[in-house]
Amino acid sequence: MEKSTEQENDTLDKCLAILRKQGYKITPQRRAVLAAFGSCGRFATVQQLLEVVRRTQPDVSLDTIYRNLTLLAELGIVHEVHRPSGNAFEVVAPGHHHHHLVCTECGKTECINICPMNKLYEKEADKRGFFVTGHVFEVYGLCASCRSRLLKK
Amino acid sequence: MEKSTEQENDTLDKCLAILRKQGYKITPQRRAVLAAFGSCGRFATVQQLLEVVRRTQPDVSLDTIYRNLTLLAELGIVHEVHRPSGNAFEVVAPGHHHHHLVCTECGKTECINICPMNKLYEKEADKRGFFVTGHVFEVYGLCASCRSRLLKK
DNA sequence: TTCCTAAATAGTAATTTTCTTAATTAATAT
DNA sequence: ATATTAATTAAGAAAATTACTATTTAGGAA
Repeated sequence: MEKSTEQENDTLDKCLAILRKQGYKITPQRRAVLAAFGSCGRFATVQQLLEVVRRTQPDVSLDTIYRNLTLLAELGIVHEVHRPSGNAFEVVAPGHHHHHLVCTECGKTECINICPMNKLYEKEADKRGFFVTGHVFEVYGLCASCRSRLLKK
Repeated sequence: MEKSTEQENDTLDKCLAILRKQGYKITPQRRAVLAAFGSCGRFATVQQLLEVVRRTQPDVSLDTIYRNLTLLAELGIVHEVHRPSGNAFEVVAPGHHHHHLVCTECGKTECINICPMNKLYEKEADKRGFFVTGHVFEVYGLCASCRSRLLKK
């Protein structure tokens, strides 16, 4: 049985608070999905989350995982990362918004702490009457080791 | 029967040239996928492309559409747009790289002619030994009409 | 506490996307 | 032209994702 760190419980509480504030219900399934991230490393796939959640709640449906991930992503609580081996999700602590460099060969994922969604783009959106609610920015390429393995020939 | 404009043929030829230069084969199916964009408006879905391609080549498999779209996207010939009603693809003429504002309500899609993939990000990638090959940037929100319909309450 | 209601869920079905394999075919050299 | 080879393909199976419907339940009100 995994032990949950204080840090993890803290993150969980903050996420639940966001849900509550926005009027969403705190169901055992929803709580379990959030808690499951603690047992999946930084990035969790849908299948990993399903497996972990079912340890405590065997009847949870796959749809519930997807539905909750979609909601959590809309609220900015989790981020989706598109990797060659399939998609994964990570919990984003409030105020730590960031983006990713993804290696298309091995799937290695690193954070970039600069965000393109600055005034320039918001102004561009405003000009057209768009009300911005979110954005996706991901950079693809070869990580250092795949680069030297594949390109030095 | 759709007539193809000179402009379309020109675009098609340029796309084929890119494929040839990179050593990819010009199969009838591949040519048909590219040509099909001419009959699908600016944005084409996988199903629309399949339907158009099958008018001339009834045995083309769905997998072929997907496989070629993946390749064309890797080469920067087409761009994928993630919309609430499903994904769509558009042909990007060389030198006209751009990004999109997507309305999450109605799916309306507009171009933004500024790209975040500037020196700043390349430098960030370089620092970590990453070799950048591509990127995704999409902005989501509500278009002018959905905005006034939904938010003015 | 009990009741009410909209939200959320399980279970299932449908759809979309990816993978596997054997056969076909375009491009190149002969 | 013909043969060779590696890329591409069709077909079917598998995996991932989304949609549908009847039922359950969290959270607020009485």
